[in-house]
Amino acid sequence: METMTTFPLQRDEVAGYLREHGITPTRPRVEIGTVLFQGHQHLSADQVQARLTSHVSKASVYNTLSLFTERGLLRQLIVDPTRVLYDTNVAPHHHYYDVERGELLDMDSSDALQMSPPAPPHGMAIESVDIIVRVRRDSATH
Amino acid sequence: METMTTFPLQRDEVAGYLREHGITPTRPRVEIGTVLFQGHQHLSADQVQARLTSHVSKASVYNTLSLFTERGLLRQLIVDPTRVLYDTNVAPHHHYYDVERGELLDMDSSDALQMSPPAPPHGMAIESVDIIVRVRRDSATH
DNA sequence: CTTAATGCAAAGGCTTTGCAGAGAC
DNA sequence: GTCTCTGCAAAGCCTTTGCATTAAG
Repeated sequence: METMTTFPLQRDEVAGYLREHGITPTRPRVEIGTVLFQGHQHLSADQVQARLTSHVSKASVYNTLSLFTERGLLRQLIVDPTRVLYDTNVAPHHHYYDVERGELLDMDSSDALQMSPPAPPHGMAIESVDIIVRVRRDSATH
Repeated sequence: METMTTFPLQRDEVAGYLREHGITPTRPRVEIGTVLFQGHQHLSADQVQARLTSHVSKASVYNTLSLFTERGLLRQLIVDPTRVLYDTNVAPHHHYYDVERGELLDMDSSDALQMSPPAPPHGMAIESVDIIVRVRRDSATH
């Protein structure tokens, strides 16, 4: 049951959006939601904290990002060994990862691999399919 | 230029294998190679260290795994936010990841997605394509 | 008022670093 | 003998935890 939400969300729309997902809209959560739901982005906890306009503790940033993920407002991306990135686009899609800059780009579904979902192993159910195409600047720029 | 190597490698074959890849076969490296090249496996630094028959410091385990990766003997798998796994199978293939047990399974190429390699973004070259199908025990076992 | 959330600092887990001592050739 | 590698412990990151304080309804 996905709510059709149109980004960007204005600050005063965030509280309602959180409530729709069973999340009490406290000050820190609205603050973080306002940063996140400006559009589709890939942010680490640190990056989120850096963009806040009022202070929220690191612990609350982490708690909030976990909560949003649990409630389906975010998707975790495990792509960089040094930190977790959060994707505000929870619709199925895949990524390019610039290994030099550590940046993610969404892949157009037209570019996406033609996939017949693979058979999961016996007794297992597929939870998600993550495709990451690691890229780097062309050798010309070496 | 890939060397066709048949696993498992016996302990006395490891030194030569390392030399072929420009790696000085020191005692810790042969030790680690002997653990790794018994077959296709997915191991963390800790797991490697635990299987050694003689002591190698943690720092050397990490250094060695990085070196082997750099020289193409291993492939790093970024799949679990809490640790890096190393795959002794460097041929192109993909994975199932059991999110509950934290274990990886190789995907048969027959199960693999039909993929027309996606177009990389302008000025970028594809380095690798990583596909991870996250799975969990069937809901029956809830 | 009662329950839930926040903040701070401390603790944790994995990985890297610095540097003296040991090993490879 | 020279250059490289190893080991140990300390330092670094990112993330989680514990617990007293504050906010939500």
